[in-house]
Amino acid sequence: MNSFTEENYLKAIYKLIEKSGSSVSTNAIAEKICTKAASVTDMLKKLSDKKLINYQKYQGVTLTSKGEKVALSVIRKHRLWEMFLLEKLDFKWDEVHDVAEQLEHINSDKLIEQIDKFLNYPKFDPHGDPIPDANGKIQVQKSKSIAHFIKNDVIVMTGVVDHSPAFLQYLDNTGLALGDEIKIKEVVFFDRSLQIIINKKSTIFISNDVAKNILAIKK
Amino acid sequence: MNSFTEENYLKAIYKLIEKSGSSVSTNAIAEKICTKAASVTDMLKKLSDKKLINYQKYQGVTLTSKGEKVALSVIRKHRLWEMFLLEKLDFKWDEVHDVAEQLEHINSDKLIEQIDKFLNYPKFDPHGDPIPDANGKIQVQKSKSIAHFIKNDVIVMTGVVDHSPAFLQYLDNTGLALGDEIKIKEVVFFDRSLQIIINKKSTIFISNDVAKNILAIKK
DNA sequence: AAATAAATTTAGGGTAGTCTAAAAACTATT
DNA sequence: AATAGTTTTTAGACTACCCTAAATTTATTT
Ligand SMILES: [Mn+2]
Ligand SMILES: [Mn+2]
Ligand SMILES: [Mn+2]
Ligand SMILES: [Mn+2]
Repeated sequence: MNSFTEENYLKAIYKLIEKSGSSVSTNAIAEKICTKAASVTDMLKKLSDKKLINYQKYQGVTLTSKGEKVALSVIRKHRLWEMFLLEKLDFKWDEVHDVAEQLEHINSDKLIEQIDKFLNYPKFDPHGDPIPDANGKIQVQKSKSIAHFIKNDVIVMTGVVDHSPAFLQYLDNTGLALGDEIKIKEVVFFDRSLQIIINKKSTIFISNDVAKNILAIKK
Repeated sequence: MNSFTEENYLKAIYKLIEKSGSSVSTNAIAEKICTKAASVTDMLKKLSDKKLINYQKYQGVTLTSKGEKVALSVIRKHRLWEMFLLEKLDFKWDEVHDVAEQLEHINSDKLIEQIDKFLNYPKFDPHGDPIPDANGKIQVQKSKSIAHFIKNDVIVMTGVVDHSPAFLQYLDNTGLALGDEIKIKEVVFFDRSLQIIINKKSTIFISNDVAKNILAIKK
């Protein structure tokens, strides 16, 4: 089995590769995990010995298929637990992440399959991120940040880029939630801020900074 | 906060004190935790520094009220998680313990209070053990092993002494479960084995060894 | 092609927790 | 009271993970 720490490294590497589309650097991992480069190098050697990553000194890191499997399993557990907390225990979407960071390391196949069943096999987590299935398969969604849409587009909110409680609470206050219909009423030219209509009811203004962190698809 | 390991030591000490009614020895802890006496001594020093136990070299150990609070919180979490697994995720009573050993260390007040609420504030776990409330209060049950009852007593099964999957599965096979009514039909003189009637239906024989591990109260 | 800057690794060390073997302290027996 | 046996503690070492500081390698400028 892999330790807690090893799982966190693999998950971090997976997410960095996912975002950048290429191999990841020691420093990038250090920053993501909030640790020092020297510690990362130590761990990379260990993960490489265990054949979980492809690593050659100074050359950056990718996951082996074995390592990717572990990473996807941790991500699956994280997102299923987030969903469980939200749906069954009345957590808010800004409260689920920290607890899921702990729960994702619980090791029991039966447990996670039963949670999945209990939730009726959800495909997406409370933040709109896809939940890998038991085989690690992910259902991709071709959503874009709403900063990329144009006037009069009618779209559906499908996710967030920034997962911080502060941002999620801000969205709560504006009344924006996953699944909402958004109509782009106006794009302000000089700062790209938006005037949007939520669910054909309330009209609000959001900055381009906020818009970039909201994901949606054409309706 | 306390580490996993510290929590496990405190829980072990609590249970040993509960069973023996007195202070516990280094060796007893080592056996309970499946570790060596030298390791226990190290940890006792640390727990003593943190004012979680009362410890003087060679004199045995008791819990401070601070240490007892931690132990009871871990036990509360363990038993609530066992109940959750049984009630909501279709685990059997012989499957819940190992997973609860991991889940008991998850640190989130909101999580455990919501689990408690979700289960409708159960007072006992799947093995009949009492679940401490949020303040550490335990509801005591004055049950005795059924080896202590006599011919024609009508009793209700309330718990088990042996928690091993092997014993629990044996009980499943005999058809015995918590809450069952048991009538002592016969006590065999030479080996103290019992003939009992379960729920006024099936009659079975159990050895004294088994009887000693089943707890019940007079109906 | 050097020289400089940035990224990465190595060296050496720290804490938490574990172990074995040996010393010290209690306990029981004569 | 001395001896033998048991329990507990100490000494010293190991693994996992982390750190700082120094050395090394790679990347960028000149
Ligand atoms: Mn999360
Ligand atoms: Mn999420
Ligand atoms: Mn248990
Ligand atoms: Mn139990």
